[in-house]
Amino acid sequence: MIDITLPDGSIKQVEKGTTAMDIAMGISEGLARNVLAAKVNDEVIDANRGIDSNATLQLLTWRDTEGKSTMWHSSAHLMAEALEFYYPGIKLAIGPPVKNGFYYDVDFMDYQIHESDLVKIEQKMKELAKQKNAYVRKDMSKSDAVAYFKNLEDPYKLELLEDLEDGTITFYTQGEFTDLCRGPHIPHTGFIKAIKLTAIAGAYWRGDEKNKQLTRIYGITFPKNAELTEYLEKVELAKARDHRKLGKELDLFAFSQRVGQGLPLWLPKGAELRERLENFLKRAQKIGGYDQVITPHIGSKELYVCSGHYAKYGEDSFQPIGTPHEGEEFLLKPMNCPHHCEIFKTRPRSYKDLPIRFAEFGTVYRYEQSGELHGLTRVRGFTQDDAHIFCTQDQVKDEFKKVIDLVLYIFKTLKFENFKAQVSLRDKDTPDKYIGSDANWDKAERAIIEAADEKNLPTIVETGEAAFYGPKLDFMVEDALGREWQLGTIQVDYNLPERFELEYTGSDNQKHRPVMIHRAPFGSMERFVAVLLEHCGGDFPLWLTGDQVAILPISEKYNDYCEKLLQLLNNSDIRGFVDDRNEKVGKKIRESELKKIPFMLIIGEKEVENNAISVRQRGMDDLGQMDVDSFIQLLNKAVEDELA
RNA sequence: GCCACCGUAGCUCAGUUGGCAGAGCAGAGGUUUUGUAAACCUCAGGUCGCAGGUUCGAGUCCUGUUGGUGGCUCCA
Repeated sequence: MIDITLPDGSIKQVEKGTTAMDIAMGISEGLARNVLAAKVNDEVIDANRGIDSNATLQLLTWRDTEGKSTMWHSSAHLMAEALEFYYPGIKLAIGPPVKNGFYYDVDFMDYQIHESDLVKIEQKMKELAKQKNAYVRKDMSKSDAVAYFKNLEDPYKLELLEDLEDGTITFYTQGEFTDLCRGPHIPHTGFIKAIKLTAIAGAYWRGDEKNKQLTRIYGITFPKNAELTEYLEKVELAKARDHRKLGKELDLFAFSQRVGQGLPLWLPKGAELRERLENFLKRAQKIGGYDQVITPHIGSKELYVCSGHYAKYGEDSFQPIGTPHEGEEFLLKPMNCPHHCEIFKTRPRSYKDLPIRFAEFGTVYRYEQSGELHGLTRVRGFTQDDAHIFCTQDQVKDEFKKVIDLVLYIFKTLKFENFKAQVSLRDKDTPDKYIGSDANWDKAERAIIEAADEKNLPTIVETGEAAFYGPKLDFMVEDALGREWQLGTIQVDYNLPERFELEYTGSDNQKHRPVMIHRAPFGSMERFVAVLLEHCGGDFPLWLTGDQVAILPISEKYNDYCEKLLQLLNNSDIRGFVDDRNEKVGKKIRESELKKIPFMLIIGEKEVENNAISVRQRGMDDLGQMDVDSFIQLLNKAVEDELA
């Protein structure tokens, strides 16, 4: 007999070899019907695998993340079975679960597959699911496994097998389909009730563009049809928050084929919004001891040869701009740091001057591959809320911590609560991807990790994600469709000061090299506005939004009164307008709501008589009458609270 | 850059097997003077992304190209 400890702490004594499914049955049949997999001593295994020794056991259902992954992994196998039915001879690569569903990468050989084919594949999957075929696990020796896939002429599985040790290789079979797979899987296909194949895309084998491009089919499955419907509705709702849609609806920005792809045009309302964001940050930076600087949009090619950027990105960038007679070469500025280094060098610096913090809303241009461009989140011309801090080695950690505080203040003010802080370190196995000495990298990496620790900032560490010149701390936020974007970034750099031979005179009267910190709390204005827009669904905070108040006269008889009201509001720094169109008030309200204006003042005879206003708040009903002064106070207080 | 899909009026979209290019909103003119999410009438608005081709005839079929979308790769 062995002891099985359940999550509630209770212990069940069962015979050796008892399965999680047996134990679930023992608890209740209803539970057993929902068990997708089991977590035994922190390892997820098939619910029908025997347990051989004392263990903790958690039964995984659809409610558990691992339960979902297991089902989606099994769904990928189910899809593969359907694909083999319609396209015999295709070569299968990998088919893992992902955050929302699963995919399978397939080499379709000579078959042509189209999006319209997905429906019939879904149908086949449903048919196969109904057969409640069990997922059967089988150990196989490496030589048998190799023989099996040699027979199938599947180069991808053979390549995968190369990395596997003999004795650890398992296969799973359900129905007519067998696949090399570590597992675990759900007990049988019958758990898969609702199926939707969502997309078809190209994907390079092993994620390397030098390799063959395979066809990836994405899908998602659910144990109930209702959940699929709910999911699809959620996706539709998310699309309504898409910044590209909202940006158009709210007249914030546009693109023009004639101007060029990836080159955003900020419309008046968008430009004003951006200006308010910039002023908000400028104010915070002024308090933080930053000095604003301004540098040109181009710089001599030599500047970037010196910085090392030309060697790294020169070939894959916008190409140099030549002058007609002298043959000089300039680059469209891809970043601001070299310019700021030159500002540092305009005069001798003393340790007493440090830290020096140069800030600039610097517009930069980068050649991004056309397929990568995406709304305002990935563009070819954008403005960084950039700054470079030049400090002594001793000041690095403190300065870094101050920047973390600044980023967190911004995120808090704009209510970004679900962000990820990622420490990006170098991959020591690919040293040629980086420049600078190991000693400096070590120092920089340590500084970042310690600063984050001391700020109690929960971080995830990603190796190999560092910039080529230094490690960084990135703040990532998801967009409406769950895609992750890097916003704020802080980077320690020992490299540029060396390349530009930056120096300051220390208290010892000797020359020393400063350390640089690159930082951009928003990241870029474009991407930040995009993510902010999706985050708040267009309902910007009061302090940031364009028109805070729409004054809606019920008939033109009250226009004069409304104009006077607007004057009063403007005098108190409240932004608004009078909608004096010849339209019914219902329509004016509707349009104000659609334009996401926070407050509407409805003005008719009653208000004029009482020298009052009727207030309606966005997304809410009539708040009733009040006098103008109270309303002004209310708004000013609300703005003050938002920025506190 | 690669794979797949899409492009019809300012916007959102309809347009059968190839047979006279449509609607709603927005815009203009008029009527109406309006009470908490769309008043009414009239008008105007298009080289169907662009360029070729097939055809008696192309928004529709084919080729190329450009832009967008979803992924992959990349991201200073």
